[in-house]
Amino acid sequence: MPDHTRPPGRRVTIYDVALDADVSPSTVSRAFSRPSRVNSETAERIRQVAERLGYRTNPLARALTTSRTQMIALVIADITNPVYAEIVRGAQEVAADGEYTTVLIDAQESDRLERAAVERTMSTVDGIVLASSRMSDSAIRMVAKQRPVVVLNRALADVPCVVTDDPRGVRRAAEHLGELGHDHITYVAGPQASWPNGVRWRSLLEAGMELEIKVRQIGPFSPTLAGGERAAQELCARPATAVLAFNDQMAIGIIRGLSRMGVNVPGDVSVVGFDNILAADIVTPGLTTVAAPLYAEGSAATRHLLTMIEGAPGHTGRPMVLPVRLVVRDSTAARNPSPGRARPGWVRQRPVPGPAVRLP
Amino acid sequence: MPDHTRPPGRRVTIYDVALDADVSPSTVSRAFSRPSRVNSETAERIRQVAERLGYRTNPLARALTTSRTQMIALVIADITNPVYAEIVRGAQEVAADGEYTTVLIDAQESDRLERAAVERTMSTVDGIVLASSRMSDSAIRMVAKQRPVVVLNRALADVPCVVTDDPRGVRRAAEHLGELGHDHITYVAGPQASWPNGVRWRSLLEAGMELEIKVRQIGPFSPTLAGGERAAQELCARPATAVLAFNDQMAIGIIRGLSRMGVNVPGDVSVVGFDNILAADIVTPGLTTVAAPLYAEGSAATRHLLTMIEGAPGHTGRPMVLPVRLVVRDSTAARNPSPGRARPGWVRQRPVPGPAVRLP
DNA sequence: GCCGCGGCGGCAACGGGTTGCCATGTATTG
DNA sequence: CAATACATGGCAACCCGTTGCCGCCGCGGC
Repeated sequence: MPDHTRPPGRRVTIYDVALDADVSPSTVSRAFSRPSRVNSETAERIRQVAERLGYRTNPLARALTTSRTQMIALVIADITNPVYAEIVRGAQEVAADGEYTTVLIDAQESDRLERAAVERTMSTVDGIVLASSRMSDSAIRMVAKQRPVVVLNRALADVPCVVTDDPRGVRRAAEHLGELGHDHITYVAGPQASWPNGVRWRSLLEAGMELEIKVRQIGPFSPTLAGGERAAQELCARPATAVLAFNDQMAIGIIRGLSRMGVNVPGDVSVVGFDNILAADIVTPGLTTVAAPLYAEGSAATRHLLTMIEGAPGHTGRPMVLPVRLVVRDSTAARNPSPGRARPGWVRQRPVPGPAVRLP
Repeated sequence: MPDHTRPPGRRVTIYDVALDADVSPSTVSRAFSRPSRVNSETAERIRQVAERLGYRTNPLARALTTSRTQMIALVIADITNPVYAEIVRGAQEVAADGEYTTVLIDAQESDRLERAAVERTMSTVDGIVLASSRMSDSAIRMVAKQRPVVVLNRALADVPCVVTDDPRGVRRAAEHLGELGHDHITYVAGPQASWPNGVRWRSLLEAGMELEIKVRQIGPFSPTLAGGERAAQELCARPATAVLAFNDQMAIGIIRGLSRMGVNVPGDVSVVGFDNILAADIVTPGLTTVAAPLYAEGSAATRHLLTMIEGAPGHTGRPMVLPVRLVVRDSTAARNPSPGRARPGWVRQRPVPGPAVRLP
């Protein structure tokens, strides 16, 4: 067992292993990267020497020639939004299974930051999942031209997409509210740069048409608790009995804001959210919300990305659509009749000049 | 302007730029990495050619020789725990400022997964922040021997650490409960592998001693809503009037579990959490909790890591301690006297055989 | 006129694997 | 037994920057 001593500070390389195992460096390389290409006994010997020496293959050096880093980037719009936690889990699980490491990038709801981060990371990863990207379509296409890309929560021609069936979710929510006697619904909009925001509003428009429910939109507001609270104030100025919020955080903010002003949810106003975050279940009243299969979103997108990296063409036709479901809790209830009044009676703020309900 | 056409599929390299700018590749390299080393006019020309050709320096190739990837790893125990969101923000902000990319790793509360991920990532990053590591001390030291490491939420000799002043937080909580008339406090333990878990319990032990409050511990439970609900059941078996939970999620779970069993918080039992997550503010009752400067934790740890990477020795003496504060909300209240009974009267589960309050 | 020095650029080795191609030896086939 | 096929391992080029060292040139000083 020859023990060629090396300067101890250096990393162990295939050359060290080769010396010790009395083979050429290329054989060592092959013993790890294409074991079938070398005699199994030799491979075993090499593996043992490598073990003894503590050899670890250097991913960077490998990447230099293979141009495969075994890393993928996952870009999310806002890490403080709990929605992404499960998406990240799903993505990371699949990635880890495929021996990929995930680089998580938080775009902080900023187009600019997102582009900068993607720019910086692009060359070191084998592919990118853009979850709720705030970048422009053209920017995304630019990226997709250079690396495999899967877009999540957004549909975009020529780029593989994974989306949730928001139209159906909105429809379910509208039906639910309709059954409770509500004849108009206010949509509280989230970020304009958010693709689902537009989809949800348009779906509500359609659902309203078919179900004969009037709809209108207020906003945009920041998709946060604070944004919801601001929306609540505006809701007081233009009252409604049923509200569909862009997401759960806003919905919870709305409920809070309303109750602070003495408005009862669901007594006076029914509120529906989107996403079914954990908090939706622990607030009082529990939030009725449209649940998306978050984990599945992350894993499906990543799975698709990995097949593209392995050379598959990338399914750019129709986006992959994941099902959603309506989770009914206590923030929705039968419409308060408030008879004899044209407008719901709970306005405590300054009186409203215009008509309370405006059609879009 | 010579326009040597290259096969279009290939990336532009310094060699392409060199050819076009009529200099040697090394000059191109220097024009970017040590501009002072080359004539400013030459450098400018090179920069223009590079721009025209769309040259981007390949970070991997650079890393191969410099052994600097400009990436750091941030390992967190559980991405679904909202506590880490702000920590990640803080870390990423500082990293981005220093032109570093952050690789986020979710250990999913698993020692094994954490080690595997660290192992896999170690060689591609310049340094590592271990936030709430679940690995053993020796495993951490092993990692620290190979790469700069900063440990967050854990103290460990010979490795730079950033911790929060949990003892003070626990003390404040105990004082608060004491002032409300509680004379014993039950600590609901979180993961045993969690370092703060031990600190919090020991701090409570000490605080109890000084304040003449009896303390005991139950658990461990999983640091989640579900864990808290399980703890609530056990709390019913061994009642208490004041509870300090390992974290907010457990505290919220406890409140839920208790109310489901007809126990009123804070009427019958006061509950204090740890972390001050967003949900602590939106649950009913609002959760009294010990708030940590999460963003500062992430940024301080990362800042320290970057200085180590730049060659600073790494301050391994006393850990850096960040201040905490007690946020009082509605989950704590004056102790319900329940006169004439040795044990609080709210036990609805099977009766308890042993003494209700057991000293540790 | 000679020497020394600083500025600038090039050469070539290097980092650590990967891989196309060839040489050798053995097994298979006709 | 010759001819072909296959298994195995080595050689050397390559991936793309980085950097130590050297050479050239021009300038200033003596």
